[in-house]
Amino acid sequence: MPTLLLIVGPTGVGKTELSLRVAEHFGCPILNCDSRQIYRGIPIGTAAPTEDEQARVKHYFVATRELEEDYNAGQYERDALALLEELFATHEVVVMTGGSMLYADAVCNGLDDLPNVPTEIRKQVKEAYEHGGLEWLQAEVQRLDPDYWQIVDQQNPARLAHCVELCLTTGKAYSSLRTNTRKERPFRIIKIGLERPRAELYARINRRVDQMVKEGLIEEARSVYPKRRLNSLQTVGYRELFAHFDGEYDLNRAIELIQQNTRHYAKRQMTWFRRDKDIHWLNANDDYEKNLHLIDTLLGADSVQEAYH
RNA sequence: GGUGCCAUAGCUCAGUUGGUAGAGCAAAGGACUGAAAAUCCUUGUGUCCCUAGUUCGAUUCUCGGUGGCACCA
Repeated sequence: MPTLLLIVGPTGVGKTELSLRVAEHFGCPILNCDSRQIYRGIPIGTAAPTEDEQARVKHYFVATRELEEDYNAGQYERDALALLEELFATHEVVVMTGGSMLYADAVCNGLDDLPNVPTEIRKQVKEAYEHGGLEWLQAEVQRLDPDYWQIVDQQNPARLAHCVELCLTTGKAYSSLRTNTRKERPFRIIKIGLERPRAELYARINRRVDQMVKEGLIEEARSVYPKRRLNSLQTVGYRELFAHFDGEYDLNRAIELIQQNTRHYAKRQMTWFRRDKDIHWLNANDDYEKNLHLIDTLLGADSVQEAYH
């Protein structure tokens, strides 16, 4: 059975280099699983794989979408599954790596089949929320989907709005569309997590942000500033600079906020990963030889090699 | 050197008419089914600068000290 080797870990932990080595080791491509690196035009702030890195290993889902496109986890699930089917025709192992937890889970476990919300309905809900506030969303969810109201984060506008959108789109209660089942995949999934001590991770994040600024993050942000309202740019590193361009605070403050918000993001990622008991954790400070060997053992790489001969 | 003001949570500060204290931020923990680098929830004990005094009781009042700031020399 073909194997999807998923490499996860908080932002800045060192996933990129490990993934490259693993992919080189298995002679396989890398599927990017990062909801922002998938967009064209923001490589610096999203720490996307560089040209050199992409020359070492073939990458998919890097800079393939325009900022204007409304991409999401459901589409990613479909796109990634279709691509994996193709790739598994010629590869026994494929590496997937990135920090977007929901995207990875969509591929591993599957999301429920939900229709895309028409732009018109999205706009309608957004405007009603802007006028009526959270109270309006809360009242709508109680009216349209009382079951969901019982389990939802009642203070969370994003969740409430999503429910309302789907109720209006389908004419059914959103909760009735949720099956809570895990989809079977026609491939084996091995999950690797990379970890390192918190203080060390935070120091790396702070340093990486400084490095991004040196590499031209500010110019990059300025170039996409006119599109600042797009969902694709609701992203750490850009929002803070947009606010700085608007005169809300000085550049140093913006950089501090980028570092802080990146740390918050890493923390949220760790909370998510901690709950996934399928992840095999590796220490980012161990040398690559050791970690590659551990991965070989997990995959039963001997049998993989035999399959080729 | 003199005078005044200040000293409380990691930071910025509030407060206690004397009964040992609380906000914002930071930080930590958590949730997560098509915006997910998004969105949301929970968590605040600290020699209230130090010494002595007054008091049943002082972080609060008084004397002295130390440190910081301002003004005057």
